[in-house]
Amino acid sequence: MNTLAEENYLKAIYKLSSLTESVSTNQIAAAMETKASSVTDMLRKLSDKTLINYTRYQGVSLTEAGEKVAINIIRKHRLWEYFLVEKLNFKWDEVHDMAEELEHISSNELIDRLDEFMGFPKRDPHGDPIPDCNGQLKINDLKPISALAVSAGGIISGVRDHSSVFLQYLEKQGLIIGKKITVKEIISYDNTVVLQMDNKVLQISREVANNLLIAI
Amino acid sequence: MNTLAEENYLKAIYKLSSLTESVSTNQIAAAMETKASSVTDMLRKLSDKTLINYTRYQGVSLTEAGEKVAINIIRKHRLWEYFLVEKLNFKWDEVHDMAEELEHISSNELIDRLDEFMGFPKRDPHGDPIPDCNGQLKINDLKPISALAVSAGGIISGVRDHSSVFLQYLEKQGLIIGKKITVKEIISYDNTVVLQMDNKVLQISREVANNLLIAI
DNA sequence: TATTATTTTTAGACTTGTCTAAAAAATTAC
DNA sequence: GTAATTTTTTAGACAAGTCTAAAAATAATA
Repeated sequence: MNTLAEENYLKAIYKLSSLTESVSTNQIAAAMETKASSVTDMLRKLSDKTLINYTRYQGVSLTEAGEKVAINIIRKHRLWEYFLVEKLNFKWDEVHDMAEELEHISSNELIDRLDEFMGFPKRDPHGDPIPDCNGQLKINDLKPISALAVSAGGIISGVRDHSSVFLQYLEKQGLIIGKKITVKEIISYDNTVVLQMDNKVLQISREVANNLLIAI
Repeated sequence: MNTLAEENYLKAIYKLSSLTESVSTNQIAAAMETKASSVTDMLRKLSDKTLINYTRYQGVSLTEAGEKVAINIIRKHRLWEYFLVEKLNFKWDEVHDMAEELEHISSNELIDRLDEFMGFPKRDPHGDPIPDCNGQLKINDLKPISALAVSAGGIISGVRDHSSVFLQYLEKQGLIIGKKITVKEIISYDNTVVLQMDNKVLQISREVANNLLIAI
């Protein structure tokens, strides 16, 4: 099996891979809040275990085996988040750190039973899709509010920023998953988005509009 | 906070302390399947953190702080075992290794919510008492079947041996928690105990009788 | 294209937790 | 009460994962 550190590197590489094909040492170091030299050491180790494709100075990508491990960790993370929110009544901004620990519990039998216990949920509390027990991951079909034109709208279905400050802000504004919104106006000066929601009108910054996702 | 290794040592010392007042280096080494020299190193570390009372060659005992940590780990272990059996339908001989990992999840808020979610259970699936959130642990009021005289009886309420071989054997014999048994005879040759249970008569060895606990 | 700047890797060191082998203390035996 | 045995500790080493500082490779620039 893989160590905790290895699992965290694989997860980070997986997430960065959705942005760029090949991931650089510095990107990984930044994502993991560590030094580039530490990353290099670990890359050699992961390469020896054939979990990544790596040649010096050329960046890395996950092998099929590495991706499988990464997706499994993400599956665990999201299922535990769902459990914490739906069964233990935590708020969506409180669960990240706990799930970060729980995702490393090794038993797959445990996570499959948990999945079943909760009725095979499709998305976690932040709207991220939950991979099934075969590693099948629903393709992301959400887009940011900032991509909408005036008079377009949709159902709030996810977030791109998972930080608790952001989630708490959304909660305070009532911008929670399931709410229907419509874009009334986009102020050209700074791209502030004016939204209609539940007979209320509210303004969100370009930044917020970029990180708040709706189903099309 | 404490490392995983530290937590496991504290737990081992706690368990050994129920047998003897002061715990020896070799006892700990045996319990943890490690070498005495490794234990000595860790004892100095735990002593520096004032989690144990330790003077060279004199054996160790937990300080109040150390006992608090140990009981908290045991609380977590037993609550997770209860969850795995009662909510995820695992069998009582399958849950130990998973609970061994889950007991190190740090959040106390999480474990308190889990406790509440399950209705504040008093005993884990093996009959061991679950400490409450203040570290209060019900005193053990169970005794082995081997301590009963002929014609005495009681309700099967716990086990002393948690190994899966033993638990599977009990399950196969129908000797599960909640069953009422009566001692019909004790064969003097080898102390085999003859039991009456549900209109059935069965024999168990002295060894088994020693590890199967009943409420008085 | 030669030079500068950036990125990545190497070299060497530190920490945690483990080990083996040897020394020191405590215990048991005669 | 000394000698033999057992237990415990020390000394020194190793693997994993991290770090700093310096070297090497790549990319950017003039």
